[in-house]
Amino acid sequence: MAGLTERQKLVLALLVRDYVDTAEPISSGRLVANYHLDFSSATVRNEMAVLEQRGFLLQPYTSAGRVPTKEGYRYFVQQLMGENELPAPIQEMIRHQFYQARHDVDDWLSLSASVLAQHSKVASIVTPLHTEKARLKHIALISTRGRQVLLVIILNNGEVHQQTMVLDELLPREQLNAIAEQINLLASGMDAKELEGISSKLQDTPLEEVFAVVYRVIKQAEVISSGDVYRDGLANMLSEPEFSEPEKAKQTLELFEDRGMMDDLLSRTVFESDAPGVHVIIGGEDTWEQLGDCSLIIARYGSKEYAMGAVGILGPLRMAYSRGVSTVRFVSDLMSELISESMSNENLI
Amino acid sequence: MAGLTERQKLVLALLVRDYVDTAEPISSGRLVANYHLDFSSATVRNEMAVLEQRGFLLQPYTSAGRVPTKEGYRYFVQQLMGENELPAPIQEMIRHQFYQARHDVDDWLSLSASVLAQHSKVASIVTPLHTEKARLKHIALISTRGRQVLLVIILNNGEVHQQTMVLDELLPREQLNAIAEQINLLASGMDAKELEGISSKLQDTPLEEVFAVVYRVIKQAEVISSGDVYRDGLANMLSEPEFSEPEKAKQTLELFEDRGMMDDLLSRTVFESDAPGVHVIIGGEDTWEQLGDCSLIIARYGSKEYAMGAVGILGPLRMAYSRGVSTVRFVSDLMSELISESMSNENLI
DNA sequence: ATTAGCAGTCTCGCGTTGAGAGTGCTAAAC
DNA sequence: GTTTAGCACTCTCAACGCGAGACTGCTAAT
Repeated sequence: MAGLTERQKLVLALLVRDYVDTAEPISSGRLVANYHLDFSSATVRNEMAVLEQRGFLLQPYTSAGRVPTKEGYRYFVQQLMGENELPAPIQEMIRHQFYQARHDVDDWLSLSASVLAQHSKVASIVTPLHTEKARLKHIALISTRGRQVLLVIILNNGEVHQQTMVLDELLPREQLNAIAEQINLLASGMDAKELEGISSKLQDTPLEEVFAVVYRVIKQAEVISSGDVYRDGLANMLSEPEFSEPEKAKQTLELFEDRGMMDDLLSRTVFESDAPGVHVIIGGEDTWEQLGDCSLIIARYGSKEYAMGAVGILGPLRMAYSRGVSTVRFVSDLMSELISESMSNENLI
Repeated sequence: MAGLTERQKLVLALLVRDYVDTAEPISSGRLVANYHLDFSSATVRNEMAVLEQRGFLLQPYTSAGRVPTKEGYRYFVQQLMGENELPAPIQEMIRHQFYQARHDVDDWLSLSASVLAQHSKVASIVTPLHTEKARLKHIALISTRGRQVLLVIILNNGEVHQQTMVLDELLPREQLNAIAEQINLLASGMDAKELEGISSKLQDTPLEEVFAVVYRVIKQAEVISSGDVYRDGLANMLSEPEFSEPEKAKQTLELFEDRGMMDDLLSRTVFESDAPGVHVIIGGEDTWEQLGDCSLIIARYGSKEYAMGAVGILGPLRMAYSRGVSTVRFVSDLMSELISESMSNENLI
């Protein structure tokens, strides 16, 4: 299990690069011609044979060109792919787009999704901020009309959750304020576990109904709230040739629509890991059988003290990893920057 | 241009029914055998020839079975399709699901989307409530952390808009309250036009920044806010045989993702029309070229006094219209009912 | 007005075939 | 020992042809 020679690495890198572009099996002759290599196609064939035996390449059928395996992609991403930044003009453009949306935090998320989809040419996912240890700071109850009220829940990290709810009975505004005030006094500073502890005391009081919702929201804040996950670029992805068979396309679409699955994936990968960088998951390795023949490039944003979310892109195995990683890294860093700025007390912009 | 005979109607109705099930061109013999008709296949062939000449049917190629045209579907929907209600047990089931979510208005929307997708087997779209004449009732500014504040805008119809915003400079809580109070005094009861009128007076005052956002939100409330449109059942739709060619699938997906298009479609169809019932748009008739080979079944919910939204399903031309219409009607009625209940002052539920 | 019968037409699936692309191997060259 | 030219071999893919099958349209009889 010695490492690969320099020439083998070169062949693998070029092959991956070419295959990502063309989606067709790459032949030895093609590689020599395209990149003006100073050794012959026969030599390339020999190297390919080695790479195939190592499990980095395979032939779709006897005597066809080679295609990278999952292992091949992984080696490429970990060892061969350079870390190049997004070109400066594009960085500027994206920054400008975020500047336009500087007053509206919710827009940051959809903008991120749109930027990722546009620049990576595959599908994107962006989750909202969430905290591991959510503590209640403050709630407000605002009467809107009839029995409908708006419950605003602010967490100690500055995260805001809003929830329209319908009360069982109509209450006057003063009573709403009183309920909010009581809950604030009683429960401020508590996390989900502590809230559960006092919930029994509130049985059959007027607070019960509102409190139940507060508890549920705080509890949900500990996992990614899947309702507000932003997605974009689905159509991008389906135009890739790997999804020409409708079965594949359907499968991938279901993966994309399945909230539980995505939640699990994101939280496990991004939040349980201590590595803060960009994660690249190529196909269903080990635990991620469900990903099938898709790859996910993902990173978290925010900071550990306040709250974190995740941004990522989902595409076929044959995707432009280098570009994808640069894009995800840039967007996640930008989001982190914007958020920490808006949380701070200084007057930047 | 005389009407169709009873027998011609029967043939058309049965053919549409069979074709929706099988997705294959229907032959005269098949129709006679399946439905035990008391006339022969030759007679059916003659009737088919008439229907084809009228533009209701066509043959994919010479000497194949017949397939309904768009006109054929339209005639079927308008003249032949019976109006049957959703089966009572299913109605009960859906009501129960909504009952579970009775405290959370936002859940109604996603639940509607999910119910529609599940029962119609195609893709669904649900827009949030919106008003044509939005008037400001009341705003609240809640500090969350750093320069981030939550701006809550309540319209006179009870509609609530929330917007997280980032202020240019950090303001203490008292000052936020003061700003909110001043805006409430100044602008309460105004619509977008009137707000625009006073915006010049606020230039270079501390109110300017917040006021700009209030104005924008009210203005946006007059069109469907596309950000919060719920969708579901995409994967359903792509498993239909009409989307086996990737081009078609991509086209439809783009239609589905394109917010501007959908907004336009929904608002024009549902809100400009005075007919409150269920609308069926079959393929790109006249103005709706973009729909291509898809059909849309759509209805509004809510009430004209307060606010309205739209629920609908999007599928291939070959869809189960009868079932679709029943489902959309039931869901839209149920939503209207729930909303008017929650807006009223009585204590139902 | 309806229907049986039949010739005509078009699709679809299947097997064949030939061109083309690319490999693996061997033997020669460096 | 490494590299390379040359070549036989393998496999896919598109094109073609062909026959079976499915329906129709028409005509003539009922």
